[in-house]
Amino acid sequence: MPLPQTEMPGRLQAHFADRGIRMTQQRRAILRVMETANKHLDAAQLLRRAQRLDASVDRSTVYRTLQLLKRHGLIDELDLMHIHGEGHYYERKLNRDHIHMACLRCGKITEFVSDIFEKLKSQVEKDCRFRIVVSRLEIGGYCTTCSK
Amino acid sequence: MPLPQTEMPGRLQAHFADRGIRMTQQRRAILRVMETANKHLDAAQLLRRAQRLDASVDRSTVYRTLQLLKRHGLIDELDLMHIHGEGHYYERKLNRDHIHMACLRCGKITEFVSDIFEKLKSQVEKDCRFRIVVSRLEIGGYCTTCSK
DNA sequence: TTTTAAATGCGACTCATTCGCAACTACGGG
DNA sequence: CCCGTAGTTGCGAATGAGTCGCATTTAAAA
Repeated sequence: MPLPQTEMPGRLQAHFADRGIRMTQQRRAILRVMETANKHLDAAQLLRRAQRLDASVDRSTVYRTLQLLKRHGLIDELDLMHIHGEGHYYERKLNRDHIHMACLRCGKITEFVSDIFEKLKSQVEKDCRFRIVVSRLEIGGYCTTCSK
Repeated sequence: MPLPQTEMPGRLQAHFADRGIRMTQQRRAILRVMETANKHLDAAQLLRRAQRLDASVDRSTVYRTLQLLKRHGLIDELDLMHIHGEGHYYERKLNRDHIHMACLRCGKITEFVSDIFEKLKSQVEKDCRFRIVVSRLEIGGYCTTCSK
């Protein structure tokens, strides 16, 4: 039985192999971090984690690899409403798009999958005759506990 | 008969007066630019236009005024999928939220108002018990002409 | 007016990201 | 299995957006 919502571990590396993209020590480290990350990482966090697997990984390589992953549609880039500065966050693209909610008070990030979101995207593709490649819905507000 | 979809011109200045926010030469220039802009402006463009009305306007004042406008919920901050660099774009918040579509080939920005989007936000507020303050849906892809 | 808290300009600073280039390396063909 | 080479890397410098501290100016309340 295959995993339902997520791709298999190691899948990013497999993608690279399939498309004939050269695999290096440094990329292996970076991809492994992306594959096993339990939360949204920014470039600096990704760098630190990748360096624990291969100390030679450099900041520019992280940025270059992120560009590569973006170009191939393998990751999503998020702002998380700029709650912690101007940088970006990254996560591997899974099967289902999801909405990101950021609590403006406690900073908690919540994800939410919705059929209505899917319907909305279909409507855009149809009514606007716009071919969607990537979409990002971010919401800022107050989570349940902080609303009180 | 009031204007249906947009706020009245001069409305940003009125908001400032209502809330007892101090009005200065420089803010007047910046607000006027925001009120009359025909497209999404980034901070640098806003600065240049404001300086045409009041040459003394400084970059920091533009950024400080943008922060003020954001804090008061009078403008929306957009990335437009980072089609032109890492900066942000701004537009005055009108009555209806709308989706921004950015063509990855020609760079055209299209706006789209959708009831389904409203329904989606209601769903998030209800199902996630999340109090929405600000939301941003940006879509990257190919517009009708560039799809061919 | 006078007073004063708020706002400004200026320049220096931070921070995320990009770039140029010489050195290194993955990997297909011999 | 090694070689050649195009692709990749590390390094350090550069860029660009946005922020900050501080002395000066100013809006507007008294």
